[in-house]
Amino acid sequence: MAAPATSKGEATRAAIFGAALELFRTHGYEATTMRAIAERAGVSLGSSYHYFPSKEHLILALYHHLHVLHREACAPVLARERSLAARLRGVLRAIVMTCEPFHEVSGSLFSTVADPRSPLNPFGAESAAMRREVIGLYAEVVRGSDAKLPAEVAAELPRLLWLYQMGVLYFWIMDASPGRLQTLELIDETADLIVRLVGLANLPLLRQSRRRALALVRAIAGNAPDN
Amino acid sequence: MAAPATSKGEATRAAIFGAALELFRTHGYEATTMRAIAERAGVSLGSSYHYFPSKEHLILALYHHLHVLHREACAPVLARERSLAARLRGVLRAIVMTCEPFHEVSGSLFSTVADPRSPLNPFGAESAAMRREVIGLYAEVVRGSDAKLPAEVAAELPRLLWLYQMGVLYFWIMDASPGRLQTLELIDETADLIVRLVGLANLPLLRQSRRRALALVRAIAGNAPDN
DNA sequence: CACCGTAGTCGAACACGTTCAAAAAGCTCT
DNA sequence: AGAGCTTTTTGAACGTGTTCGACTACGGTG
Repeated sequence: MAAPATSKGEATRAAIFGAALELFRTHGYEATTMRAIAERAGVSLGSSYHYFPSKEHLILALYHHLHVLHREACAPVLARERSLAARLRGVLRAIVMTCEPFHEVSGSLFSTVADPRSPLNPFGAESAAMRREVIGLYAEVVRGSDAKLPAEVAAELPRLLWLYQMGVLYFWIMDASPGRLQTLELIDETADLIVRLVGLANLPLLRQSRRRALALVRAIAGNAPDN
Repeated sequence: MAAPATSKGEATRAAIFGAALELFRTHGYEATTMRAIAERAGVSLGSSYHYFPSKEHLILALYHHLHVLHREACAPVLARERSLAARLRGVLRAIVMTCEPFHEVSGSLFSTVADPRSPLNPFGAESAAMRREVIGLYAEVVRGSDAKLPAEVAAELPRLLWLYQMGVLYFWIMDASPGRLQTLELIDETADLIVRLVGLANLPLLRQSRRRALALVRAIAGNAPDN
């Protein structure tokens, strides 16, 4: 895609990305034209396409940018909290707050990323590295908690939490409530609910469901583009 | 939106939709241009926009089309089966099979529709009528079953099943397995799991979770664009 | 120093979705 | 039949994302 070879190219790329970031935030994604980005970055229209093959690839850059911010925002929570519910809630709140400045843009981001044919698709082969990293974050959420989980649950839970996070993020994207309060409420309630259900999955009555659910997750994950 | 007042207008509208249907199926959504649709329908480019305000609105028409087919495919299942699990499984299998001819296109369709800014967004105001109808289908799934459900569960379950259906459909879109077998397995397993969980939600241990979950669903649904 | 290849830059052009004002056709009265 | 209205149809624009071939700048090599 875009791999600047010189320091000058690096600077140009950064200028374009910075201009896009600013314009996306202030005017939204669709209202921002590639011409406006190029003009603000002080380069020609064609140059932008030398570094970013498409307007969507600017979103990918934003995606990576946000992931770094998110990890930083999560660190203190994971260092402080020990209960699974608190860790989960903290991580989800962190991601929602990290993304908040780009809430308006996020719709376009999502619809771009959700396309199965897009290389940016979270389930696709090309984003395997990214996916592993995010799932790894939830593995850390589980591992660092004081929750006593059966091994087979602990093994699959991170992947399921990653799925859960995507659901929450889609809700957040659609959330028009002031201060995104609805999303925060959703996070609090569902994080609690999940932890409670996971805890109860040890009951004899739920054992069989748990076994079958885990088998399903394993079967599907096994067919995924990678582990 | 598009409301032909004369029979001639009706015919023109049908011609445009038919052309779009055929081209979408054979060439995909993005590769199909409005000019190609107009040409195949034997009308001018401008005329297409008289009946469909945008290219996306052709997708909306496709949705209506598929929904009618889906309801027809569901009817025998709903007339025959009485158990909740069998009804749910049958309805989901029907929708997957109804949509099968458009599987290759469905990716771009989905990513278009998933955008919160799109008027076609399933959660948006413009698709409220459609949404109510689909939820109504799941209300029928619940109502016609022999499952004994508490009133408050029966009230919210259709909406949750509608959400569940969208999840299944997204899985189906991503499903590259031969004959879409993975999706069928997912349907069988999850439908069973859901029915089992709903049944167990009466246990004293799960009562409180059930109450809180239902309260959350009600709170969120209450803030939706319509009922 | 002269040469050359590569990274970077440019702007004109293309195809697309969409808009619009005006023409054409159809309908309903008198 | 004609007048006045609505519905339908048209084709030429416009702005957008994207492509492309040509140009420039620079760093290493003989």
